Amino acid sequence: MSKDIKIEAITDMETDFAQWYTDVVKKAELIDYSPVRGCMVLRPYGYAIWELIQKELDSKFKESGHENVYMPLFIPESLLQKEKDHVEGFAPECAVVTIGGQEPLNERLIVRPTSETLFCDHYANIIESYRDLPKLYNQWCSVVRWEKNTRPFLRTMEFLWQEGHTAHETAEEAEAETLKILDIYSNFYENILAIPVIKGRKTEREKFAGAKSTYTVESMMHDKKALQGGTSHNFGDGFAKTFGIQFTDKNNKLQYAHQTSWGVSTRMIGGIIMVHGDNNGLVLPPNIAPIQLIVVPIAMHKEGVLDKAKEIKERLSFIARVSIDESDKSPGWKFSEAEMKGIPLRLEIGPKDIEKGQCVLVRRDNREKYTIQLSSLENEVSALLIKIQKDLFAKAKKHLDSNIRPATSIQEFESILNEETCFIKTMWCGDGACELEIKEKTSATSRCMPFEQEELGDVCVCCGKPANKMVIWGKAY
RNA sequence: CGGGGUGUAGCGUAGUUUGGCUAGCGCGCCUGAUUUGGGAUCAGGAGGUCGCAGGUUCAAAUCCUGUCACCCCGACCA
Repeated sequence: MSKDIKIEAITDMETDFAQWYTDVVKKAELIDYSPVRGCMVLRPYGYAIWELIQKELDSKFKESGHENVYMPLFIPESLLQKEKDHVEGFAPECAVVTIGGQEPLNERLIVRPTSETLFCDHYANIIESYRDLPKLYNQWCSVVRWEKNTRPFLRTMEFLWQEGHTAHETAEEAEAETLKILDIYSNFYENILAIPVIKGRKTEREKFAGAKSTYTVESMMHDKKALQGGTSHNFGDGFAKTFGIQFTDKNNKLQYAHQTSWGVSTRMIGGIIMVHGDNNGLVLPPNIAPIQLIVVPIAMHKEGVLDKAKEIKERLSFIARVSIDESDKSPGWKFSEAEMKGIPLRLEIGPKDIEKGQCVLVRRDNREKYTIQLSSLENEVSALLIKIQKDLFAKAKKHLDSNIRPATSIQEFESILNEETCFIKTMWCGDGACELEIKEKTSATSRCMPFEQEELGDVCVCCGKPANKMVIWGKAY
């Protein structure tokens, strides 16, 4: 078998990106389809990635003073209906329980699509004084949304996520919290997932149902479509007024609390796949890889090989997440399997190496091979893992930066997108009508108004009226 | 919810147009032997309610009716 032969089981990205994605998700053993439409079985390898995501983010939340709680799965229908915009946003995609045991329920129960209303109800009960604030709560759970069209990780009917819900004394504190979380998200994306993001604010049309403002981190997939990576919402005191979350301030005046909410989900794993993956399968950034290095013993049956491989695994387990493949498959099979699973480094050790006191390291991302003296193994492995993490980010960053095109007219906008999928940046007047027109004409939606603005002109790309906001547009998952 | 597609062993499929003997093949799986630096070889073996229900027929994977499920593309959304 020649080196150039692709793993047949995976469709080329260039041939059919959607099929490639499905193949990778299955072949890397991240998930299995389940008997329930639109729901997936998270297999050990896929769940291990989620556990690493949880561990990392959870520690960041706790460092910044947040506490974990757990709210019920069910929301009484009347509670969900309290906030008008919120219920309009979520009602069409709710699963509803109407029967308990054998009896029809007096009040229907909504399976949570998100838990704002439960947190609000609880906050109304426990917040009385400014001394009770801020409340900085987070929960890890799953939520259900009755999606029409589902895809593993990107859009499932039930998905795992974290949702943070906070209550503050002042509008300023709530805004600061919203932005602080957005920074946690963007740092996580860039430093851990090696995915560059554009930070910005959502337009009125795209913001969360019931929020005053929504901030987002947007990323670009390999096919140059957009993936909303995480959102952080400032609710102002809107929900507090609806749910009666009031406290007595230092001046003995009754005030409404200011709230935020924010979340990221298993969708991030879809992002990792679509940003870093290639035609040989998954490519995982070392910082999020459940296995960072896999040892493949060569000619395992030969005296001493397996022992040496195990010894190396032991040594390296102090500096990395290491695994060893001692199955009786052929080495070639093991190489391909390790590549499909996106393991950042592969270490080959065989009789010839042992004689010379060396081993072979191979990078997953670019397949570069290194012959390494066993004496300096720890240093080399540490350095390579750091290098791979950096290189993956740099590659993705270049992809993002080189695929954002400016447009100054709707005609130009359309013709660019007819040529290729990419992000478009334009000036925009702020009118939702223009946003809708662009969507209808190009199927691109506003991704965000980036914090880092540029002066591309002074008129709206759509209507030609004065404009002072730059918006990033793109076709989104 | 609209458009398209697919259901035959764990996976991928042939056979369906034109009904006919024991439903064929590849991968995978199990046993044994030889192998091992890019998905090894040979020998033997196990595995099937042909999505489901009804109908036509001497005979149905194949024809008819109904139904269910899943996938892809839209609209909606993390």
